[in-house]
Amino acid sequence: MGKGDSVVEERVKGDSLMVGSVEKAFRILEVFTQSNMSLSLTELSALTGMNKSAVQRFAHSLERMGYLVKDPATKRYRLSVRVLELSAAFVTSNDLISRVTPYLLHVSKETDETVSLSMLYDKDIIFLSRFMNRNMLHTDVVNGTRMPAYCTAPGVAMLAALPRQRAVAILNGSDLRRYTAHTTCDVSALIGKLDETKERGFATAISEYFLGDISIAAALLDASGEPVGAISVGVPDARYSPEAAMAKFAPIVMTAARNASLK
Amino acid sequence: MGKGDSVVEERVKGDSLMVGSVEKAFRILEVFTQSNMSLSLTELSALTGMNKSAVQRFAHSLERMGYLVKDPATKRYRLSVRVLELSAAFVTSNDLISRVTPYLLHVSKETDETVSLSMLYDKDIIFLSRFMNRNMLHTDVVNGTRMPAYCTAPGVAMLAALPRQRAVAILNGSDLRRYTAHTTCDVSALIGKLDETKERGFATAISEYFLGDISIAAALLDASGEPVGAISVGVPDARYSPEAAMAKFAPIVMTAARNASLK
DNA sequence: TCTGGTGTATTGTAATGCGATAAGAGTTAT
DNA sequence: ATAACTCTTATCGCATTACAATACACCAGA
Repeated sequence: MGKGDSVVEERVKGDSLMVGSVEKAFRILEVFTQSNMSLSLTELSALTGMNKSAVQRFAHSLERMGYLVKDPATKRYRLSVRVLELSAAFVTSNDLISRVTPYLLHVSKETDETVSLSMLYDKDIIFLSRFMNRNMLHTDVVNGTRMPAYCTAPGVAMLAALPRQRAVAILNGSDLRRYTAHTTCDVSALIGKLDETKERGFATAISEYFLGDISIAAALLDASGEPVGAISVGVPDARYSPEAAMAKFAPIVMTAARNASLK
Repeated sequence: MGKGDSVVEERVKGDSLMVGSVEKAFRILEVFTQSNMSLSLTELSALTGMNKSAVQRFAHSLERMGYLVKDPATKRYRLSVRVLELSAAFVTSNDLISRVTPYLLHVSKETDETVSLSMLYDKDIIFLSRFMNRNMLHTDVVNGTRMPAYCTAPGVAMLAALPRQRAVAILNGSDLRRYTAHTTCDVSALIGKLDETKERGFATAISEYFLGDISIAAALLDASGEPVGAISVGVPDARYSPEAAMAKFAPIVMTAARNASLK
């Protein structure tokens, strides 16, 4: 590599094994989002902070590898279907998914609502599997969608099952943004939620991230009691009061989570 | 980079813009499959053909980027959930998926069988979206699963909608393996299938890839008549004869595909 | 305890990726 | 029409970065 990019330098500093080009390649891929569906070289340069030449080389390389496609007419890049291949490899090799899917299906049929499996990743949750039933709200929440742990039911369920110290560390490290008027953004209030969750065995998020969305979740534990995921049910508040939703779905979610847990 | 790896050299030769490290990084990611769920450094080295040092650096870099995780006990690497983030970005930014999903749901409800949306990628199809209904067979076929176009119903449906010359080029470039006793592996026979498909408006694959699997598909066309995807319905032959399945599902699939097409 | 195998760390070397620059293509404004 | 502008594509000498060999550390089994 040449002189290196300042952002890369900072991230790579002190890690002699880190290959800067890997970071650059993924920095390019990661700026493709729902709002940045297709990007030109100059846009990529602006979004990644990389110079024109680097963007040119890495976008070209990613295209040759099949992970980006370039519209010959507009010269704009997009993500290619091929990125799904990686996710398929993950999904088919993940034993949590294969073990929990039958329980998800059961909950899905029993509730006739949207049922999800999610995991903790850093300070966020990532959805692994979703079964949409009724009028599917939030079609932009799909497998792989990432949301902050602190303001989602599965996130709180998993945090509550974590040793308190680690949970608090995650909360303190989180960017506690107020997504709606109902978002709990205060660390001590959040710790209170963890206590409540631990006590009753399930977590809720009432319009904390999406307005009108009631979500109820319970953590999945591995043999050592560590939370490895969460099962959740989501309903619109138009059809259920928070209390009614809890009364109806919490027992189902908790039972499924207990059965699908290894402890 | 240093002297470079022989395999990379060959692939990169004559492409001054190709960054070898990008190829190496993805070569590592791509060897993680269902049968290679977790891999050690030496296994990675063997599978990728890269030397120990390179594997060490790239696996480390990918771990730092969050796309691999390393078990601290076994020192083995796995794909991380984070690969799903890329697929989520693709899915939410793909307008084919958002446009066709309502039709898929409709077909799913009408048939109560497994319904899929797929796209052509190189000589293969890749599944974009699946709605499993009944007793879901082949749980290892998920979003992102790749299969040869020539022996799958969606593949044949799309090939048939392509200008003949391009379809034949794809067939000739394909590795026409005999997956089951019913796989059509002969180019002229496959061209016959394309004719038949074009005439009747839908494609079938009867136990051509998976034994016992009957699949019926119709192509989705964009405004210029180019196939951009396919809708398919799959049923086990235990419940349907090929004729009964065609009679029942072909009209539904064709209607949905026509309505979801832009031409 | 030794031995074979694997993961980790280090280092001198030069090949590779760098980024400035210029040429080409396409678009809008004048 | 033509000019000015923007963006993409192509080129190239330089030195930073990634290379690969090697040495060390660690573990398991003999």
